Amino acid sequence: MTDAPAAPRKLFLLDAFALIYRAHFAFSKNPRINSKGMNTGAILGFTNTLVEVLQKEKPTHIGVAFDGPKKTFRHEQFPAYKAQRQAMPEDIGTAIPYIKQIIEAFDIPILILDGFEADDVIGTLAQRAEAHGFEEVYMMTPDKDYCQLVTDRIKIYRPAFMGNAAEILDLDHVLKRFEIERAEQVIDILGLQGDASDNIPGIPGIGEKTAKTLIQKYGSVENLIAHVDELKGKQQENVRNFAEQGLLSKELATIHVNVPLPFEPEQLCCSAPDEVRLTALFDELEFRQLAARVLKTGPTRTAVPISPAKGTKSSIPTGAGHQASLFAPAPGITEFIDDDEDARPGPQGPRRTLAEVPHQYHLIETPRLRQELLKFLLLQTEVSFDTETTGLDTMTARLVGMSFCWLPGEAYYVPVPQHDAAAAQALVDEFRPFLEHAGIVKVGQNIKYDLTILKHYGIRIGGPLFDTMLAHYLLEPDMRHNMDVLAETYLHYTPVSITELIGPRGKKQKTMADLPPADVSNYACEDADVTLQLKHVFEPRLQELGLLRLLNEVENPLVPVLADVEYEGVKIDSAAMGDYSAQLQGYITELEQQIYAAAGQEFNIGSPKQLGEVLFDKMGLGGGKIKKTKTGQYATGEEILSVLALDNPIAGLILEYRQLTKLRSTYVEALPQLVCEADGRVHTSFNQAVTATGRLSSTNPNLQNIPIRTEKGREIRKAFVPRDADHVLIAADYSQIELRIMADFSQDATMIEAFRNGIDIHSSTASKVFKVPLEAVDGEMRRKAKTVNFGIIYGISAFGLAQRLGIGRKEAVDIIDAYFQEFPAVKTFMDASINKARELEYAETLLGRRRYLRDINSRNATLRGFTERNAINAPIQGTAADIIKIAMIRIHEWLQKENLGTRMILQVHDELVFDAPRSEADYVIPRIKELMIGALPLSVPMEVEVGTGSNWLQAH
DNA sequence: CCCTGTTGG
DNA sequence: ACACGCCAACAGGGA
Repeated sequence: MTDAPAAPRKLFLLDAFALIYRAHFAFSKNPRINSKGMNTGAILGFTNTLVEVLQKEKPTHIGVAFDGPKKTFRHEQFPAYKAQRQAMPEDIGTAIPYIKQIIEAFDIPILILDGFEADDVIGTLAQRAEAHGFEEVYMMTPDKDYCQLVTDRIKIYRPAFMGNAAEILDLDHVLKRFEIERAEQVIDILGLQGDASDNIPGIPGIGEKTAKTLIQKYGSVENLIAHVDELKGKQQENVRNFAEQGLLSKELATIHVNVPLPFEPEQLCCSAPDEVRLTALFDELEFRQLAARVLKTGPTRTAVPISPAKGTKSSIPTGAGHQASLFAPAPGITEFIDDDEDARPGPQGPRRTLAEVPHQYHLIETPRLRQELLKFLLLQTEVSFDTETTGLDTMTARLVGMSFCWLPGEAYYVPVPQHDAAAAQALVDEFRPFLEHAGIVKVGQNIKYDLTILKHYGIRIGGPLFDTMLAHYLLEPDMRHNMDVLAETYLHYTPVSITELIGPRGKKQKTMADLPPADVSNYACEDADVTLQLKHVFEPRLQELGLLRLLNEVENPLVPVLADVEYEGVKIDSAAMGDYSAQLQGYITELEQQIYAAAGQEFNIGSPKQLGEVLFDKMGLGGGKIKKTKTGQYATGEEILSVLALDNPIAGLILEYRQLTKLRSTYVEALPQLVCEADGRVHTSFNQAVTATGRLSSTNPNLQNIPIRTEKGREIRKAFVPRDADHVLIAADYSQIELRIMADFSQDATMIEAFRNGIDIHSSTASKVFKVPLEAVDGEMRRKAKTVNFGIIYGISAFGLAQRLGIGRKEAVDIIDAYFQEFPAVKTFMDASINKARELEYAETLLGRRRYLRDINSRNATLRGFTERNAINAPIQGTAADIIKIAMIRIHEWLQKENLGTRMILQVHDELVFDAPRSEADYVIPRIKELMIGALPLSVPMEVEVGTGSNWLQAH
């Protein structure tokens, strides 16, 4: 008998830091924090990748490479190498020791060598393994530099990531991707095009495309330089001037495969993990699911029974479609159900999908079944519902169907007739008793959308609302609140993706109306089901954190208010916009000519790149001290140009040009295009769940940044007009709301007194800081005091104040010192805010709205400073947001109750705009003012300024 | 798709 | 030596 051929040897070499960074940032939107407050995302992500490769690929040999501790030869050659790369995030720093311990517990060798980076180590070992006859060598990394090492047997293994499957890059891939003949030429490509993330400069003007063509033609950087004469124009100049830099870049991109490291295959052999040690580590880190998967000795899991909701007897209307037995649990599911309620669930671990979870989703298509369903709906106290439509634009979308759910795992979908508006309306009307029922809580995800859709069918949703998107916004204000992600995170459940149903976004995208109702049913029912289950997860958490009242008394009641405001829209005088556009165009063309004349050449003024070159290279402006942006371009921002304007008129012309083109493109040209055909008005969307502080934001268009500060900008407000000649616009502004909140929070006696006596706050501050009588305060002093007052709210520094005021640093220090001497309680309050945030790791508004400040105790001074300023600003800005939200709810409620014709049409952070019948204005104004002032009484009086006019500018 | 620059509070 | 006041949306350039 001959020897059996030896089993193929399969080596995996992992690039530790690259994988760790990637894992860390994958979790950055949804950090995993364990009960000790440790961010374990990087560790979990890395370990998952490791486990996956061990289980799926079953390597015979494996090693994990780390960068060596000392600077590498690359830093010596080129000091800027990786210089602009940010310091390692703290969470990664703390993660590294754990990751090393886990690797050790798996009995995998850690490869590390002083003065060399992981890629050199991996490159060296990969080539030696190939030389030793290894059949397969995989370099595990997301980094494209490694492409230069790929051969028949050495490949790149990119681990699965954010839904993308793992990917193996072989020689074919590499040659095609870079359009080269030999893998080594990757370094020539990189040498020419550079690599921003590693600060490898490359040659200016050569990007990916150009690099490929040049290397195809010349084969290498050296040969290109030798034939530089054959190139043309600017390119020739660049290659000639930056030849050195190109060669150096190539050198930097080269992975060195002669690292003094012995290749000892037996050291790299895969062996069994140390289960005791792993158990201890996973236990400490609270990786329960991972432990169960890896160690197979975790506690036995039991299925969570689907609990019947309170107050419901039968759960399935008779005859409502499928038999329960059709939906028996999938075999083996029990072991996947997580019993881990306390730890925040992360987006890892086994996922359950529609096919795996017991559910009963019913398609309700006959009049009899609809009546039966309605009967049940009317028996509930709380129902989650969802609408399916033909698109996302509420003004044009048509209803396709509605789904309802009041028991987890059980939902009903009612298709709406298409192509027959009357029949569709009739069907919606069937459900009116439920939809408008004032006693049934309506649960939804982004329920404003459903409200608006149904409003087009004449339905005014009744009863308290519960929006799971807003619930999550209060729990995690700086995250995203996408339902699919929430389901994965909190329910360990993967909903059917909409893309699967209607295809990717694009020209040929289907809509829900193009699908058979049975297909839509599954999707729609699942959404209602998931939404209800999310509510059940979020509600107790909100209760614990003291956020339930804020949700139920502010955010949820604001939803129908915003739906009405958006639905109402704003009238825009498009003709006036058109005239103004032509006028602006005239100014702009004139400016262009003047700028070209001053520069002595034509160029694209709108390109910061070209502009910088013209101003600084060609014209030699700036006198030596020229600032650059972080990407190495010339900085040409407002502050820079206004300084230059003192010496050269071109800078002023450019600023004016910028202002006018901004006005034209962003407002004058864009707004008329967004006028809705059906009613001739512009309908913005107010997003209630994006800002970290609790403010609203406005998109499509953003009506919260319509110009007002400059004369030419203000003009645009004249085009915002009442609905007709019998109406007027009313604008009501809170005056200095944030400073009043500061006075209340700090209880500073001087500040409170000024507000109580109705003294102009900026003059009052000026009088105190500059130690002159109130009457002696001049415009300049008031201006400075105003800047100081705003600076205080934002947690200003002497540097910042000096910059803003254009004064010396010393003077700024003096002003700030004087300020704190005169307003000592403000200083105390600011310190206390920071201390409280250090303790709690969050800041909160008067109503308990939180902003998490997890970096407040960071050792990174810059990051900490940033977070400290947030600790001061977030409660103030957030409380102002709370206050105006309450006012909006009360005013809306009052306008409805009194059946008035006045409509709220805009909110701009501290301002509300109304469109009112002329005859009503005198009646509503005092009440609007009263409701705004009284929304949330503070220890200082609130002031509201109200104006009216036949356009928005006049109303101010 | 990211960057720079502008608009608002 | 470095960075340096908060919260947003949108347009255009350049790859």
